[in-house]
Amino acid sequence: MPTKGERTRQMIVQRSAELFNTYGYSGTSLSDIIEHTGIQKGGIYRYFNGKEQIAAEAFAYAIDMRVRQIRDIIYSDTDAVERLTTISRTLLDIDTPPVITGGCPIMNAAIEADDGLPELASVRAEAEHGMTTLLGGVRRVVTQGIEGGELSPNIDPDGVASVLVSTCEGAIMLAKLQHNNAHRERVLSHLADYLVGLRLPDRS
Amino acid sequence: MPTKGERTRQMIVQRSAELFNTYGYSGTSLSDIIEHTGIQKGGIYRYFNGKEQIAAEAFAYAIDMRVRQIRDIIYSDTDAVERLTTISRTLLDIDTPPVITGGCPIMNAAIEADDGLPELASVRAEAEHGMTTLLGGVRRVVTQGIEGGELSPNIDPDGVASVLVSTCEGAIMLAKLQHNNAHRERVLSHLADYLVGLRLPDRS
Amino acid sequence: MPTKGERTRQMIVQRSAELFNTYGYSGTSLSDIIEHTGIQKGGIYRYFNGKEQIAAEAFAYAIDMRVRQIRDIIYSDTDAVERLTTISRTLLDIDTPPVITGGCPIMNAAIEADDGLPELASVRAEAEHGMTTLLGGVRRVVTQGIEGGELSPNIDPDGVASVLVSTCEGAIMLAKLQHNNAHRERVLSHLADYLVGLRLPDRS
Amino acid sequence: MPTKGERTRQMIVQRSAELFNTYGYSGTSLSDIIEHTGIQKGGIYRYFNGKEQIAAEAFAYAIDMRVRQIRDIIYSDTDAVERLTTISRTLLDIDTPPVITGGCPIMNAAIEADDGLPELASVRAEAEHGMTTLLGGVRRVVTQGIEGGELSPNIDPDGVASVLVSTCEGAIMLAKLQHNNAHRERVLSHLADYLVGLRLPDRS
DNA sequence: ACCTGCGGGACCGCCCGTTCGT
DNA sequence: ACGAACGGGCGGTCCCGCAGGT
Repeated sequence: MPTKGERTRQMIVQRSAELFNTYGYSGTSLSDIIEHTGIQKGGIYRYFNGKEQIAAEAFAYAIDMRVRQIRDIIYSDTDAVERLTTISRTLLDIDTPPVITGGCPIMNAAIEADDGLPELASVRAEAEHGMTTLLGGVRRVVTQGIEGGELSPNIDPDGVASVLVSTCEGAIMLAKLQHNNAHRERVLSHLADYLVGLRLPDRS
Repeated sequence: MPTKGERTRQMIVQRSAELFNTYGYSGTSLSDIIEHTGIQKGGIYRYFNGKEQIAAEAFAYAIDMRVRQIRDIIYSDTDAVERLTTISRTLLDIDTPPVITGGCPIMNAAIEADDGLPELASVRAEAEHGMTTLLGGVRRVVTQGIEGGELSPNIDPDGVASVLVSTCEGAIMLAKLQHNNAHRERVLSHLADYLVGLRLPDRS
Repeated sequence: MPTKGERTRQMIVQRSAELFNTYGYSGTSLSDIIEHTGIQKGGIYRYFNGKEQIAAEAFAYAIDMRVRQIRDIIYSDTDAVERLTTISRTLLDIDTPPVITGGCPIMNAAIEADDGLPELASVRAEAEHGMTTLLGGVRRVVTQGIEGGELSPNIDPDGVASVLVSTCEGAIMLAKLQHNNAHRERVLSHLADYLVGLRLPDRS
Repeated sequence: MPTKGERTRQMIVQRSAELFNTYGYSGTSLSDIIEHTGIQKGGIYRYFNGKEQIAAEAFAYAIDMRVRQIRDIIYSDTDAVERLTTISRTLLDIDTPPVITGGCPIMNAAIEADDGLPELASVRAEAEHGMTTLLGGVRRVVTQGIEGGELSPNIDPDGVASVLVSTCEGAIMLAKLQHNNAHRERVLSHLADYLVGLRLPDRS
């Protein structure tokens, strides 16, 4: 069992992950963290050297959750189209509650770290890695599908990855902005059609 | 001809629009604005009541540029598929240089204003209106296409709008984050195929 | 006439010089400076980038005052022994009110900067230069005295400088610590005897 | 033999004495003490009520070492001039390594406590007492010398004490600041001459 | 029973957004 | 259009007490 301090530390990471994922780095103040964790500044400082480190770990934590989620699907035991569809559903948070409030943590972290703030350099690396994992995962599933004779060999795996990820991430934001989940559904329906269309015509 | 003060004011709006669109509201300080405009604090406060108002006008200005761009296409004199494709190309900033650095101003403004910061309420309204215009424009083109017999009547205009906008906005971010414009091209190619597929099979 | 801001800035330097000279760098807080200047934090920040810069200028100012005082004596038009005696009287602040409260600014600055605090590096340089000027000034007067036939050629100018400065600086502290100016008088009397003893015996 | 806790406590005092003597009270943090002693916060608080008490005992310890050193000389069995010279040599740390790094603890404690910080009241008392002992010791040796017929009866013991102590303390600082021990030697040479000059001319 | 480890609270220096006189 | 000054809030760090694990 983890020590009490370890639990407190973890709690701080989780709670601030939501804050950072929702309001961004400069939009989240230490006071906000104090309020949402119930831990005072001195207590927080015990575990972290500063806001920067909290943000780094919080973003890393959120990204990691997302990456695990996707990875589980990629290595699951179904055909390629189903796996790609499930990835889309998951990215869109359609079946299950979101892993974290505030939208896709990979995209958010990347946006946040893209402003050139030097204190978010490690976050940027983390986000880049997460995004690479995401894109690479899609690509890998497509490649396996082609090799397994399920998908048409003319398909460009990079293209599928770009389309799938772009569309889902775009829809997440659109849905969030307009407070309208219909965007998710419509986009998922489109993607499902698109993915099915990648199948080799059955010769049987 | 605008007075000198009018021109100064306009210059402040334009310059800060780039800053806000790139670094966000809380990521942009008055000092940054001073630096990028060459106008001192007192001068800025001559024209604006505060950072909030500058941001409001700057975002409005950027959104307006984007909206005009799209509107011009919507009312242009070509068939629906071509207009939709051109909208996609434009959203993706593929042919022309971006209207403003830092990505799509409508999406950025919306993201920025979505955090619940009360001082960005007007920005939020502006962004929502811009996004509605964008989605509505796509929908209108689709509807016209259906009515004109160009597009299949089974098409859901809302669906096309969601897909087109989501995909483009998602790709913009992906491209920006990975510093890789290939995402734009791949997504455009996908959208072009998709849009062509909306056509009624030609009976002739 | 200096601008209003220039005067304010100078006032801040002078007032904080007293504080720093009395309480030291870490013993002086911005609140103290605010209190003693009547200028608020924002107003101070207008002129200085932080406590460090205030301290640098304040110490430099205080050192400079001391150095000027001594330099005036060195270049005055009297014999060597009188000049050396006057330097002693001045260092000891016997005739005139001290140029600044809190003791000799050169010694204080040097002590302060000697702890290895990196933010006081420039202060250290300034203090070193001031001390060098002081010692060098004494040496120069002695050398002139020897060359002019007033002082015995056997005298080591470096020795006189070390003795005069050490004794005065030590006495200042002793007097301050024990709140007893008798130390100054006794030491001055000793130094006066010592300096007279440096004269070449008159052959006439 | 002291108990283990007693030894730990003593070790803390000694180690922090060096820190306080070098960096001063506000320049020494509990973290520094923890680092230099290897004892954790809880361990330190077992023996001391806080930084204030540590400082008090540390300064007292350092002062006491100095005072003992001087007292041993005062009560030694030689003539007055030799004892006074030895006091000077000792104050200047010329023959032996310093009792503690960072300069004369009596002077340092006095300087430190002179800023009016209320938490250093006891340190101030200790320093004042140490300085009084030092001055009184010199005075006593002089008085004994006069009474014993070694020194001229015209001599003012207070004057000698002021001169000797001021000069030595001043030289310590000068040497430390300029990283130049020549000041010590020159000043010692001067003092030796001065002290010899206090002798009654030998009638024999 | 100890004392480490957890957490509290205060304050510091910094910087920002703002107002006002000129 | 500028320069001067304000005041609040941020992030950071310190010194310290108290409760809970060994």
